[in-house]
Parts: sequence; structure tokens; C-alpha cells
Amino acid sequence: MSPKDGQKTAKTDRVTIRTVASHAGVSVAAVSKVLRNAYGVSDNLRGKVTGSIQELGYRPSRTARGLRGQTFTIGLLLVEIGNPFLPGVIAGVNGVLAPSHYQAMIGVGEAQTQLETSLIETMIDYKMDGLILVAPRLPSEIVAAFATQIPIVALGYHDASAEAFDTVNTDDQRGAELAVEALLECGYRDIAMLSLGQREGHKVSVVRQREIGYRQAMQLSGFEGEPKIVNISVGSPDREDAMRAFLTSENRPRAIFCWSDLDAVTILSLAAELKIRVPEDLAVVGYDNSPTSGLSLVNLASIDQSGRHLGEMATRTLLSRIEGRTAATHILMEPSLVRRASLGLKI
Amino acid sequence: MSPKDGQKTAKTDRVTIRTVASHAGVSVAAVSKVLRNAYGVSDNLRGKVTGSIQELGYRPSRTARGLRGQTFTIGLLLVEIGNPFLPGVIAGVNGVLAPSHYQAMIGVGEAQTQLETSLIETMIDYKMDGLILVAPRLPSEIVAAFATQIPIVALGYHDASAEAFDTVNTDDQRGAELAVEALLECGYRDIAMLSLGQREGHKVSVVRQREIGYRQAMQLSGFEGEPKIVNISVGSPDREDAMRAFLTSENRPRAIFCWSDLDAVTILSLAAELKIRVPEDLAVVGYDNSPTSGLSLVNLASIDQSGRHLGEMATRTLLSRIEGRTAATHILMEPSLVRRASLGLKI
DNA sequence: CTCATTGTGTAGAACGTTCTCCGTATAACG
DNA sequence: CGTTATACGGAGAACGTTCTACACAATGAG
Repeated sequence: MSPKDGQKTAKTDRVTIRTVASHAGVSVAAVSKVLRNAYGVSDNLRGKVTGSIQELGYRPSRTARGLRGQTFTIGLLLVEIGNPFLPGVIAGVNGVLAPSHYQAMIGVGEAQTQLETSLIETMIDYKMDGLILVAPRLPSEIVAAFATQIPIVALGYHDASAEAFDTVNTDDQRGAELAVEALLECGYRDIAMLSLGQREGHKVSVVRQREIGYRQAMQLSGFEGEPKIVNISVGSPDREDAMRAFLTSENRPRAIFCWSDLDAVTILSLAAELKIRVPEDLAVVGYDNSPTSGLSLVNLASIDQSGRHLGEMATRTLLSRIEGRTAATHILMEPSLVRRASLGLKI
Repeated sequence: MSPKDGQKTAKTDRVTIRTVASHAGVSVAAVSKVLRNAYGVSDNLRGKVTGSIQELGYRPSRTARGLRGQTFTIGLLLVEIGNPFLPGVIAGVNGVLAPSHYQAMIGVGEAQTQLETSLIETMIDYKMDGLILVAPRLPSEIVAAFATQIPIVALGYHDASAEAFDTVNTDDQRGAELAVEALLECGYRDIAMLSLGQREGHKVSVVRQREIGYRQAMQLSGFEGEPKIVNISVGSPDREDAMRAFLTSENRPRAIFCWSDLDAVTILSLAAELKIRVPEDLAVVGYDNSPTSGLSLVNLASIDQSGRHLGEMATRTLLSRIEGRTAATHILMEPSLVRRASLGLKI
């Protein structure tokens, strides 16, 4: 068992709070006070202690801290890693945390509810100070139950009535409306929405919200065009085939609003293969304004929800809750449309 | 201080190892033995304890565990999140870990060496059982120093002489050679490489290795074509402008090998804007075989290094080291070329 | 029958912090 | 001068595990 030996030898030279205390000639409690900058520390004492800390290169053990106090770590749970708006969220979280002494640890659920749950539990068992859940698949009651154990902010989870935890979202209904309105403006009437299969079809999911927005915009348009939602379930291996079939079907719509750039880009690609001209034969609007959509080869119009801003907002919200806020807060941010060639010409 | 109150009330009902012990009518030590399935436990005892654990829904505290033993957590450090081959790595790590009782926690360094270091330290302070560093920017001695404190596997870090830690890589020299050879086969002679600016120009970095492979392949070709490496430093705001300038310069090469799909896709996009035909006027080969490269709109030939396999291999390597291996091991995996339209026609 | 041996379980000391008391010195006040 | 604040610092009990050392019973060997 070499790692144990390793630990043991490392342990002998490990600098603990006791090492610092004796080096500075003060008590352990005093060092702890300085660390937490608690009340009752003279400048003189503080100086000695910080000096010793520097000199010895002391770092407090997170795991020992977790046993009693805070760990200064927040957990970020991503249900899956594929979505192009996640990097922005991560950057936002890290950005807000950078000047503080907090740090983010990320768990990836790989789209498995069980792993998702178990990661949340692990983060709680690590005594992290708070959690940001991004588009969790869990039902609201479960999230609320976890929220009794640890401060939670849910991102991409539309549950404005939740009292136990906070939510931060873009207005996904509004985003869908923006897309449909823009397509209507360009003269299209026959507008379909490409969505996900039902799965856990909670209203809280961003996809459902976008469907609602799509339906409303279509109905408000006053035109004869009736809402048409095409579901292509996620993760199926014949996903591309299903899209291909949709694109070559007789009642292919004139315009498509896609729930995500992920699908919209595939649609554009398949259209190119099938010699369907964009936007002449088919207009497309995506969601997320991913880096790919901006490529001039792709040129996909898309709804922008700044992942970075969402991440920043979620972090600030979480920090305020960690600092004592108890009333739930639910934030809704405004999406915007990025016009690109796939939208067609504005009249 | 409501969170404290929350912790306190939660604490009262918290199920600890002591709760389990008294519920099962055995000692704390016995429960601990069952948990770690250590020696000296009868089937009878084990039955009682696991029964109580189930019934009470007990989960051991990671932070308390970390104070003495293992935490069953491994840390995955990503220097930045943008690179398209990272999702595969994460999936590979999670895949290998899934059947075990280990879990991965991810830290993202946002390309800042300081944050990178501090995340590694945090992971050590959390008493994680091992670390996988993906393409760390740190010099070898620093990594080796950390490796005395915790088992480390470095991924995308070419230091086959390291004795303190393991490495897992694809043969990046070979990858570059594959790209150049394919371009040579297609009849191109004037082949440039698009690389990154110098920065921490260690030989250990994958980019340097690809440069070496590129140079070797060019020299071995026996043709007059001399190696030409164009550096466009990462993260500069005028990155696209620099590429545009390169593409419109008089001595634009006939073919480009890009260090990453990230750049290759941008090149293709700019080429389209500039009416440069691919592959007729310009052939391009990228690196990573990212999802984008496979889009028929893009159709970028690329070197494939399966991130998933790398992640799996790194995890297995790390686990074996955690279990006691002390001799360093350095794994090199074989890349492959994915031929697509941007490569031009094979003769 | 005695003495090791083996199998099973327990007691209790770590592990490195936080945090509640408590003691002491100094200052302020009457 | 005595009393009461106030500021500073320390002792020591948690926190929830792991793990060494030991006790005890049952078994086997001689």
C-alpha cells in the first residue's frame, strides 16, 4: 500500500494549523480566528500569524473545515456537457467567484438522473456551501428536499413558485416568441417547431417553455397557420434519419424554429445535403447563439441567452443566499434575437 | 445567520455512523468496517449493518472521511472548457468511474495558471484520491511536486520521462504526420501549419508535438517544400483578422494543417467569405475530429484522437496508481485520419 | 489439558479545523 | 479606589469518520 505510505510521509511534514500556531507562538484558536477573520484579533497578533502562514505555506484543510464550518466551495451540477451554452455559464460562475475566496467544483450528470442525484448528494456530503443546478431533470419536490440541506439555485428550471430554492432563467417563452415573430415579419406563415420528445415533460423545462412561447406567438399571429410541433427524441441513434425524413416529407414547413442550435445546425447541414436552399426554400431559427451558428458557413439566426450572464447571476444569487437570505428569488432575463442569413430577408 | 441555523437543525436529524451503530446494535467500529468492507466481519453483522444503513438512508460524510481515509473522489482539472475534445474525455472518465464507488469532480482553470494551481491545491486539500490533469500549463517540476502529495495522471502532456506521475497521450507527432502525409498524397507540396503563439512553449504541450511531427513529415517528404509554421496567438481579439490577413497574403500556401479544429473551422469559414474555394484553392486538415467538422456544411478532414478513450485510459491508469502502483507509466495512443472533402481528392 | 491460532467485535485515539466559553489585562467611569 | 465594560487571547469540546490495538471466544495442535 504505497499511497498510504505516501500519505504518512507527507503527513509528517504536513503544515497544520498547529504548526502555524507554534511557529507564531500563539494558540490554535488565535490562528483560526485570523483565518476566519473573526472578532477579537489585534493587529499585532494578525501580523505574526499571517507572517507564519506565508512563511510556512500553510493551507487550511477543506475537509477538516467541512466538519465544522464552511468549505468555501460551491458545486455546479451540469446534467450533460454537450450543450453549447454551458461553457458560458461556467465562465460566468468562475468570473464572479474569482475575486472571492470561493471556488467552483463541477459535476457532470451524463444525462442520467441517478448519477445526477448521487452527485448532488456527494456535494452535500462534501459540505459545500451551495449548489447551482443547471437544467436539472429532477422534479421540483426533490430539488426542494435537497434545498433544506443546502442553499440551491436552479438555472434553466422554470419554477417561479418554488419557495425553498431560487431560480435564474431567461424568458424562454419570450425567446420563442422572438423567433416566431421574426419569421412572421419575414413573411413566413407555415412555421413549425422542432422540439424534443416528451421524456420528463415537466413544465419547468426550458424546452416546454419554448413550446408554449411558440404556440402563443403562432396563435396571436392571427394567421391561419396552426402550431405544429415536431418531436424528435433526444439521444436516439436514428436522430438524423428522423430529421431527414422530416425535411423530405411532403408537408415540410417553410420555416423551422428549433429548440436548440444543436438541432438547428444539423438541420442546416442536412438541408445542404438534400439541396434544400436556405433561406429560399427553408428558413431556420435556432436557440443559444452557439459559436457554430456564427460561422459564415453556417449563418444560423438564433436566440441569444447569454450563458455568461446567467452564470454570473446565478452565482450572485447563490452567494446572497449563503450569506443569509431566506426568501426565494426568481430571476427572469431577457433573450434577444441574432439575425443571420438563415432567417431570410426582413421585409 | 440563517444558513447556520439550517445546518444546525439539519444536524440534529443527521444520520451519522453512530446513528447506524446504535440502530443496528453494534459498535461504530463495526459499521466502519462494513463500510470499507474490511477484514473481520461476519455475514450476520454485515447483514444487520447494511440493513440499518438502507433503512436510515445513511450516507458517510466525505469530509469526515477525508480527515482519515479515502474520499473516493477523483479530481479532473480542465485548463479551459472550450476545446471540443473535452466532452469526450469527461464522458470517458465518468464511464469508467460509474461502476465503481468513485466519483469525479471537475475544476475549470479558465486558462489562468494561477487558478489552475489553486484548483489543484483545493483538490488536494479536499483529500481527493487522485487527479487527472488535462493539458496542464504547469512546468513538469511543479506537477512532479504536486505528485508527491497525490496520485496524478497528466493527459495531453508529453513528458515520458516523468517519474513521479503518469501520462496518457495520443501520439501527436504521429497525428501531424498523418495529416501531412495525406496532404502530400493528394499532391500538395506547399503545406503550412497553423499553430499557436509561443506562450509557455514547453515541449510537453500537444501543440509543440504536432509542430515537431509536421516538421519531420515535411522534411522526410523529400520535396522542396520547406516547413512553414504560422503562429496566431490564442485569445487575441484580432485573431480572426490575423487569419484573414494570412489567407489573403500573397504567399498563401496551397494546404494548411491546423493544430485544432477550433482554428480549422474558422479558416474554412473565412475562406468561404473570401471566396477561396476548398479544396480547389485551399486544402485544410484539422485536429480533434470535433462534431462541427463532421457537419456536411463544414466537411473538414481531421485527425481523430478519441477523447473518450483517452479519458477512459487516464482513469484506469489513475485507479491503478491509487491502488498502489508506484512505477510511472506513460501511454501513447494511436491517432487516425478522418478523410473529408476539405482534404481534396486522393490521387 | 495447555497453548497457540484464528475469527470476530470493540474501545478509543487520531485527523485538522471551528467555535463556545472563559480568563486576563486594560480602560473608563463614578 | 472599586466596579464595570471592553478588547484580546486561550482551553478544550465538538464534528464524523478511520484504524490500531486489544479482548474474547472458539478451534486446533501437541
